[in-house]
Amino acid sequence: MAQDDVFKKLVAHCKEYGYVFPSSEIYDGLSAVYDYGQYGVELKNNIKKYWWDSMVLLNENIVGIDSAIFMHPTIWKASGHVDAFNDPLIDNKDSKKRYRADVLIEEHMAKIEDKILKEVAKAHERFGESFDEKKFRETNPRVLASQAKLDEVYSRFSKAMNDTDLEGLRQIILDTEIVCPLSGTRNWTDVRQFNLMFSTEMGSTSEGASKIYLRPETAQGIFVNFLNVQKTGRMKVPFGIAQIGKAFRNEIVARQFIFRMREFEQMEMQFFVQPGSELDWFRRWKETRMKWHRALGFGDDNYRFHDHTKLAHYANAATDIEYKFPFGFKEVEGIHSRTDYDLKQHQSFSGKKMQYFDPEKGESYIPYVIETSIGVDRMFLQVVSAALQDEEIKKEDGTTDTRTVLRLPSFLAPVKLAVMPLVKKDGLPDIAQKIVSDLKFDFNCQYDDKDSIGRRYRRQDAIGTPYCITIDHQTAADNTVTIRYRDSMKQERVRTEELKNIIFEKVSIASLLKKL
RNA sequence: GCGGGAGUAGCUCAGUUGGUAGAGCAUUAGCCUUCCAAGCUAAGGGUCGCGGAUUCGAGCUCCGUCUCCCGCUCCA
Repeated sequence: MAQDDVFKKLVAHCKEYGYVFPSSEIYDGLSAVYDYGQYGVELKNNIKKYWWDSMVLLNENIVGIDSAIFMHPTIWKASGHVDAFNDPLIDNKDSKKRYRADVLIEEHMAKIEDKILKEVAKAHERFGESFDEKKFRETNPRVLASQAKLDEVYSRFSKAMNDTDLEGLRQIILDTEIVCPLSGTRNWTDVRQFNLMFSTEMGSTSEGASKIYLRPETAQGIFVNFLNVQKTGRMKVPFGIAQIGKAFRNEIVARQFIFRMREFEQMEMQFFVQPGSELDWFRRWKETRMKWHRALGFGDDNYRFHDHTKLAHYANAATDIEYKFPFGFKEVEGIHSRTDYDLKQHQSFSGKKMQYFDPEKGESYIPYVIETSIGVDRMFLQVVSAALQDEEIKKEDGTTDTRTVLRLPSFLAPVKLAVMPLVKKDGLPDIAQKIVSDLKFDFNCQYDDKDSIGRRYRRQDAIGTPYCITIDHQTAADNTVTIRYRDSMKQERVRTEELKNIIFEKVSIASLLKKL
């Protein structure tokens, strides 16, 4: 099957079986927003629990928090999001290429600057030792003209940027005759501002409401609580703070189903370490996180690291864990060595000391940070695309049949077991109902007596239920039932009273966590 | 945002040169009882993405619009 078809089938399966629905579907949907359905929410919660427990339960030096989505607006100035997420963009209509308007103008100014410098260098060569650069710059007509032009563009540019005057920026591009490097034309669209942060207003508008942002990442909620957690939790470096929560980005292009959404959920852990030890911790977290992914058993070769060669301004090392999606290897998790950038920024913007007194070293410092950041929705998509399979089955009469089966790890499966009477008579439904009412406090159970037993098994396969309990006539006689396994389709007969322990052993998160 | 493709029942689709909407599967109820989907009977479900135009009449023609999919950029 072509990759596109595999992906389409995955999206259709998610919708058809109650995993993921387009948001606001009866109103034609909302672009790049999705809702999780009755099974999707269970799977998502289980993924979150797997992550949370592997962080907070297994590591005594990692604790969790849940910070608010609304935060003080200055936080986003300190983090750099206000500047970085506010790019004025312009398109060239001929090449269809998009540029940052400010970058185009800055590049143009650099060119003029370059021209002046060349002129100066040429003169320098000609006059030799006696060359007076200041005088030359003040008298040479070509340099003067270029300098005047540069000064004018610069003053217009900084004014336009300060006033966020988009039309002004466009006018500069037109007046200075900047052309598209690709098409060489000056056929530009309007300059548009793409603010990647959603904003809203807090307080009643009549009394002067202040503009606040929906957080574009959860990390800052951790950084601004660094002191609170360190002090009240008596945390000693190295230690980590974990958080799961929603984040919002007004993406220009949001696509590929739930891979890139405007509202998404992150699982982030910021690990605070001694300066100088960060690259060592970076390597350790790389390994730890990879192990976490591979423990799900979807095939080690389907994961790889993608080390960044171009680093963000705050990072001194960064890598992605990529998974082989139907549409290629794509990032699921990012691991970044963020230095002390964030805490330092908050220290300077808030005026509060973001330092840690290290009793072992006997000195104070701003800790360095290793961040592990994973998108819940991406992880969800990764799990479903790994688990969803069309399986060829040879039937007894020699023909083949396809079985659609969602091979979710038992712990992640939304429904743990389905209990079904073989036939709808002879009191078998009553026995089955009794078993459900005994087990429903411990596991997500389903009862089903509609249609033939084979069809019921297939229904459970499609939603990923790992175990089916079947009640047959022998049950009434000797109080045993069969467990049918989703992956092998094999059956095993067990005593009814042992069911709870047997299932518990199989679906417990401990069996997953013990692999780490 | 720009270019290309698509939108008819929960799903997969059919619907002739414009004449008032169909199939299979699924769902629900009943019958039958059979350990790996597709036995029988019946029922429910669609203002054909939305809005407008042309026409006596539009699922079909035209315009607009929304959404989804594929490319171009960024990221979790």
